[in-house]
Amino acid sequence: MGDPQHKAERKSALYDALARTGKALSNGKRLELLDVLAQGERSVDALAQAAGLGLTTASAHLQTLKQAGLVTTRRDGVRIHYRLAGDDVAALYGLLLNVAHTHQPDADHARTAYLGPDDTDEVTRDELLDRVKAGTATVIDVRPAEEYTAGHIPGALSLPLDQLAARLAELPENANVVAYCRGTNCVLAHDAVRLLTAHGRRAARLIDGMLEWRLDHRPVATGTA
Amino acid sequence: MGDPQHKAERKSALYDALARTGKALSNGKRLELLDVLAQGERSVDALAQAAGLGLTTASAHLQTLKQAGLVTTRRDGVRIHYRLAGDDVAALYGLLLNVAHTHQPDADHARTAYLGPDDTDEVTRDELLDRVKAGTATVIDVRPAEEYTAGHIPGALSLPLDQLAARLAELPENANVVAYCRGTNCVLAHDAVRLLTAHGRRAARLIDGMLEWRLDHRPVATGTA
DNA sequence: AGCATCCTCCAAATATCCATGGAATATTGT
DNA sequence: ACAATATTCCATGGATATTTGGAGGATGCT
Repeated sequence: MGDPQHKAERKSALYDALARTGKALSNGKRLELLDVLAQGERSVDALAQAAGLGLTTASAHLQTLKQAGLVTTRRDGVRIHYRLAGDDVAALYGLLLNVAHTHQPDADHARTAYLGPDDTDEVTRDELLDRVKAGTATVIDVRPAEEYTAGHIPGALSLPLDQLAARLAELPENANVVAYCRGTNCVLAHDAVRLLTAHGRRAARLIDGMLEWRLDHRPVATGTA
Repeated sequence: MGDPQHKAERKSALYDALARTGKALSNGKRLELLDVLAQGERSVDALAQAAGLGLTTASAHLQTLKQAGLVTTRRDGVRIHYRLAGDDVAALYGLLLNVAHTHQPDADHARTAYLGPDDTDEVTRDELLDRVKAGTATVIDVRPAEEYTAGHIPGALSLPLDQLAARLAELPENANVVAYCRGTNCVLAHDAVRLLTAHGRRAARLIDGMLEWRLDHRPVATGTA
């Protein structure tokens, strides 16, 4: 059945190759990049900004992700767009987040420290769909417009957080607003709900966000409609 | 809405905490340990041997896994048993394997180099269950006996690979054997089928193995029955 | 062609990880 | 209390990662 020496080497080689995928997930900045990429494709420059990285640093991290097969690239003129290599990659990232929050108290503490106090109402995916169908809720997508275009909840209005204060008038005074953003670790919807309630509006937040919505196979619309 | 300085720091802290879970998956030896742990709990000593590691090295890796929350420990007298922290951890590991093999050609090559030529018949989980129900197959579990005890396919016979040659007589001459082992990267079933066919027996191999069987919510029996 | 833009590659400094062996700790049995 | 077993802790050297700045490539525009 073959030389045991070679067999042990090949076993190590196999698991080392598998570990390359794990290595891709072993750095906080790379996870931030994946978090953004889970919303849709982005240029290197945009990704560097989103993750607060130098351009060359971001490029290096993206190379790591690419070699692990988690992302692919597309050239568009002078710029290169990175995107997740498939839905399974988004699922892997989502499951990593779940496992980390379930089994690692530190991660959970770090999240609440980042997202702020748990003072906002939360709405499930089913409740959101029910309210939309009944016409009793106004759903707003507070992510950057680019991410809304790449994929959003049908019927949602694109109202990026940094424009929300200025565009308050677009929301009916008595509207029952439901805000959502990227996912479990996204602060935008929390801040949006706080801003709205501070202005006397009724607002709640979709549980999780677009990543989990998509992984749960809920309907997704694209474009600027 | 808070000091943007602090917010960036907290964001980094959050993703660094999440990355701890990724780091746990970033080393080939740790993945080997998880592979064994996915079959059931094991002592440090047994794990070190299974992964071909020094005792202190294995202990260090297990500490890393523990800090990431992927495994828990149970003390039994003088020895400490490690086990996966939950089914979601097994699912995460399984998904990592899937993603790696799907998107990383190297990993796939490394696997075929390790498992050997693709010369063995493969049986799906449904086919196995059908044949068992019809009584047309003899299912053998070629993992170490300890793993069989921790959980096996109902009706399977424990016949560890290293005893298979000596215990051939226990299998009816004309039996249609289906062998299985740990999972996608486990070589035991491949070797078992090759050994059996070399002895003129009819033998096939269950696709994947016990990990995927369990993740697919198929029935599992425990004990030495 | 010449220039600007976007990105990757390279090299060096710093930080982190890994394997190993010896010491320390915890439990069991005598 | 003492010895034996199983594991963790600690210190160390060597390997690998991360960040940064500058050079080099590719594309598009004029």
